[in-house]
Amino acid sequence: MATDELMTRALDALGDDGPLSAEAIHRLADLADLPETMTIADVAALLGISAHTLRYYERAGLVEVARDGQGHRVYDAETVRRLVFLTRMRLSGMPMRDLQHYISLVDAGGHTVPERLDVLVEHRDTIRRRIRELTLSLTAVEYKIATYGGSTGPDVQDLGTTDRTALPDEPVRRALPAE
Amino acid sequence: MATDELMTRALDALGDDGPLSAEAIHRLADLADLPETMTIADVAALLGISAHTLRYYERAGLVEVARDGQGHRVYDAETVRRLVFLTRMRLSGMPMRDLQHYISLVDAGGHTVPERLDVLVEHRDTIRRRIRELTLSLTAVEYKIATYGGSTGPDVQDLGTTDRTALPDEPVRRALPAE
DNA sequence: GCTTGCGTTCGAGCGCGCTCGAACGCATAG
DNA sequence: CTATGCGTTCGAGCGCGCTCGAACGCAAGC
Repeated sequence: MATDELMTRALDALGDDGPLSAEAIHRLADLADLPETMTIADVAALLGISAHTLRYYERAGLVEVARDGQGHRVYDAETVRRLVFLTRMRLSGMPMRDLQHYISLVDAGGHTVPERLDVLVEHRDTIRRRIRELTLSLTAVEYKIATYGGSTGPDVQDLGTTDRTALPDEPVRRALPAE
Repeated sequence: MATDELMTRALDALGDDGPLSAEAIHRLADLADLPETMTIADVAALLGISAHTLRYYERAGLVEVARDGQGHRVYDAETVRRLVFLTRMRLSGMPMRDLQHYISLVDAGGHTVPERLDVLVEHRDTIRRRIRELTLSLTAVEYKIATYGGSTGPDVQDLGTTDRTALPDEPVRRALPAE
């Protein structure tokens, strides 16, 4: 995904185990001091996505972008802020169609705020669910690594002779490694 | 994804906030009392994926499946255990090609155990990274919900009049909601 | 003996989110 | 005056992981 790079930057900026506060999130893109207008190349660099993708988002109706005398796109700060939001949502796995729905609500006016909140809350729950799923999978993988015999484990040679592609039928009862 | 259903069952089986122990993982599919042989329909039901997908996995070289006199697939317990593993890995986001690599290592014999562990460890780190990414996104979404004004928040009407598609430029300094 | 239900193979199609190429325009630099 | 560099539009293609349809076969049940 084109947005992988952005997430890498975001995580790097935060450090691996910071407090993960809302302030940290807010700092990710300096929304406060955006230039008045930006070119497509500027925006692409800011968001870490390609100019192609930005045009694609526009085609998809997620943003409207003004043009200058040469027909070149001119992104104002408001539009860039919207794109920051959209990119965040994409990063967290929200599909294009949901984003299109959300944006249609935004464009429909203030009376759609409750419905927008519904969308956000639903997406929040989706993210939470996905985190739980991944945590479950992580535990399974860690367990398999542990029973294969890690750097400290003594039973590599035992398991290596049979093809243990599933978790062992009779698991060794011991604690998972701390890390 | 066809495997969504399986994950749903897995999570339901665990409860939402259980200890998430290795034992819990191990219980997900009763690897200990698998029947000696199963039909494609049996395996599909067990794994929560379609027969189509099972044939697809076979075509992709992930498993070899014996046939009976009628040419029907006969899955033995070993193969099913491998498929349980493969399905788990798919659920956690490992791409088909990595699975194909891993399986080629398994089929190459016991001397590839270290390399298999490398693959598993790398995948473990990928899962961990993804969890961190999602946690970051989750915080952002929760923040946005909070500043939009939740069920307890008083500032919906303020924010509703402007199209706040990005996080606000001047964030309200207050704690995120507990839940 | 025909229906039904399950299985088979092969290959095409799909949904998603990009990603890219072609063909072109304008403007500044050398 | 041309070359470069950045932009434009349009539409096709791609990578992934399925997903499905077509056309068929066997075997048990009514």
